Amino acid sequence: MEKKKNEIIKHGANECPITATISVIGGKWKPPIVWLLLKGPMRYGALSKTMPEMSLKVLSKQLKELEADGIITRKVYPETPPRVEYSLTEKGAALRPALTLLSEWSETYILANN
Amino acid sequence: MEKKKNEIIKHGANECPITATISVIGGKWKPPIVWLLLKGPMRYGALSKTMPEMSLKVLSKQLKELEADGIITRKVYPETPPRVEYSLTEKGAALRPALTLLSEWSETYILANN
DNA sequence: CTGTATCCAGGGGGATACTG
DNA sequence: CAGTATCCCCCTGGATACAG
Repeated sequence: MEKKKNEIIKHGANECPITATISVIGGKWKPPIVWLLLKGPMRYGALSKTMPEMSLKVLSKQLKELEADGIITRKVYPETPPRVEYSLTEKGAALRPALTLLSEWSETYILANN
Repeated sequence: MEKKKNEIIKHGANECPITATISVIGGKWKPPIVWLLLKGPMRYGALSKTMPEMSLKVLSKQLKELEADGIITRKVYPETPPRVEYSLTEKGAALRPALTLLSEWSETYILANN
């Protein structure tokens, strides 16, 4: 059940750097996840509760991929009941400026236009 | 053959503004397309030639979606043979700062890390 | 509480041939 | 030159049940 982790680019022709980034944060639920984690670490259950429309399987998968891509870290506290906390790595936190601009763009050109 | 144009957000729960933007520029070939058009208008054939791995159907589709979302404009010159030029709208050009940061992030954290 | 396993549907994207 | 039409495959994501 090997996964290919971060496939990255491979456009052959043009090597678009944006595609590389999108392939990392472009999953359906990855933007919200990263967006939430920018405000601070969160537990698995809290993430799920905040985004109830996302199934658990998908949440797990996206978290794994984000972890594999070095965007987030997973910290397990050996307690009962178990506690798992997700937080951004330095690499992940470095996305903040870009994501902020992306957010502002949507506020200006999408939300405002409707 | 009605398409739903820009579906936009609809996460119900969290309304992530980044998801809104990703849904607009997040197609597999949309980033390269927009990235190219940031340098100036391009013809259909030129786009196809620059990205040979993208099938014509997909190019047409992505262009239509980008146009429907107001990112690009399509200008037809009534000549023989036909000439069609695609260029960014103001809205599309406004993505430049965000895309630049996205690009820089990938240069720093992906390309450099390999 | 934090996941994994299984099954399944929908859509995006690819190859190719054809059209104005 | 600039597309459209058709067929098909794969992958993402969803629902549900089960496990550590």
